[in-house]
Amino acid sequence: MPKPRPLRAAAPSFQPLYLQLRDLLVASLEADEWRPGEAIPSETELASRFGVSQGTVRKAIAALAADNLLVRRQGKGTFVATHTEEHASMFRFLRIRRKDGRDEYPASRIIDVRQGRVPTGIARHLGLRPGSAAIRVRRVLEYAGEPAVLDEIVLPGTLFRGLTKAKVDAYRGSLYSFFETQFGVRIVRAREQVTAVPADTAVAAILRVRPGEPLLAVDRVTYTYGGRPVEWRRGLCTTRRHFYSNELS
Amino acid sequence: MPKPRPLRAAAPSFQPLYLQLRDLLVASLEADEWRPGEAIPSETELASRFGVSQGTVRKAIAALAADNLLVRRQGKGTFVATHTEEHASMFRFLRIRRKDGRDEYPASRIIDVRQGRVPTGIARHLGLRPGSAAIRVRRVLEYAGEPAVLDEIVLPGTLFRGLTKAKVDAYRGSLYSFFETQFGVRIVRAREQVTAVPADTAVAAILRVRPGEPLLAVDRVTYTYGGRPVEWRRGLCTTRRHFYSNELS
DNA sequence: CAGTGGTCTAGACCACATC
DNA sequence: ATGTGGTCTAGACCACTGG
Repeated sequence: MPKPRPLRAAAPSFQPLYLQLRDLLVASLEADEWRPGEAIPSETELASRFGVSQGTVRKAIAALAADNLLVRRQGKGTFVATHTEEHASMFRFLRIRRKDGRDEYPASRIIDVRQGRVPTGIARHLGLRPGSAAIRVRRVLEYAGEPAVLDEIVLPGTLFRGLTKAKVDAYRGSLYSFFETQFGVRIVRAREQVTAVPADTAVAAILRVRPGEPLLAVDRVTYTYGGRPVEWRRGLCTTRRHFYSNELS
Repeated sequence: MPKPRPLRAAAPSFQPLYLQLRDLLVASLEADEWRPGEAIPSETELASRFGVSQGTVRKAIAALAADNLLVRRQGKGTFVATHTEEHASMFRFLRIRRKDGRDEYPASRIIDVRQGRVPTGIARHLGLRPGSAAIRVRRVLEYAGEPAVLDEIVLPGTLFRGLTKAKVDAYRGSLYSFFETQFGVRIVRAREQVTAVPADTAVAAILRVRPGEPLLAVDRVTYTYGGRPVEWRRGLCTTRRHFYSNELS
């Protein structure tokens, strides 16, 4: 005898049960019901809680795991994805690789952090009103002491209130780990647009290249749950010893 | 009562049934049992043929559909992926987009096709012996009549015997569609490495930019079933009106 | 209408992790 | 030994497609 299906009944649309459940789980993640790194309830627990079968829970979780929102570990449980212990997928949001193949994680050196207003043009990408408060971070990524990338990062002031150079400098770990633990902002997705530009004199000095030398300009908009943009950045990257890598399928 | 499981019995390793089945299906694809664009047998047919349940067939097919080897269409069947009718996913292997957002498909103009020996350095990427026969194709991609990308393409002579400029020129459709229909070479995956380089005078003339202007250099190795490389190419791309786009998650 | 893939269920068993 | 996710099965029903 089939069980009653409260999820289906509550939603007039024709969305499959497991997708409705997925959206409910995302809502729970947004509501901080389970924190990054923690285990969510077991499949059987969720099945009984939502009144669906374990197979339906499994499909919902599989969809979220495919989007890197959850991580499944056999025998242990299903965990909320986190940027703080990502030594496995360290290069999920870093597509810059060394040509010689020696891929240690780069060091990040903060140049400055400034409060101000969001630049016009960037406001649109972040869904902000022109003139809104914003924080601008500039930093350099260094591989084995050699500067490779100059990042300029623009953040909405409302989400990152209280971000200072001292705090970033004090933090050990990636920038997105910093966002997650210190501001509760969880990065889940990004879109990048890459162009080639000449180095101006200021950038050339920082990256130790000749002025005019071609650089990759990697423009990125980063999103949290629900496709809400939370970061804009431009990375200027020398490709003397590095390249931007991508897999197509 | 559980059925006998011949697949499991035949394989001493501890690979799940659906992965074994997936590999068998890939073998059938390689053996040309089903051609690109054709439908493969229905789930129930495959289930009875291999002595597994429909659910197991479903998981195997889902894995292949996730890798873009098969395409599922509800109510119609499961089809072998093809490059010849890909107006839906036209940009699967083309990451160059127009900055103004008007994304028609570019025209391809062949410059020349030459028989010769594989350049050292590229031989390694293609898994070829140094000095092997190779075919070199140069072409320009034009958006609305304006040249944007200069491609240099190196192909193993053994796989593409008989490829001439006349044949490419006569073909209507994408290059990978040409490979698929004329040579039975099916592209399924690629790896790209992007750097920034200055335009030399010859390239600058073709792309109508100033010599020394920064270009994207997109180096690509393309693979068929089983991870066998079948194409090397370098695309030089002006980013005045275009960019290289990528999604991270 | 029949045939296809898509969803959902229920239950069994397996492999892994931990105690 | 227990609990977790992973696999596999069998069957029912739904949604889409096309004759």
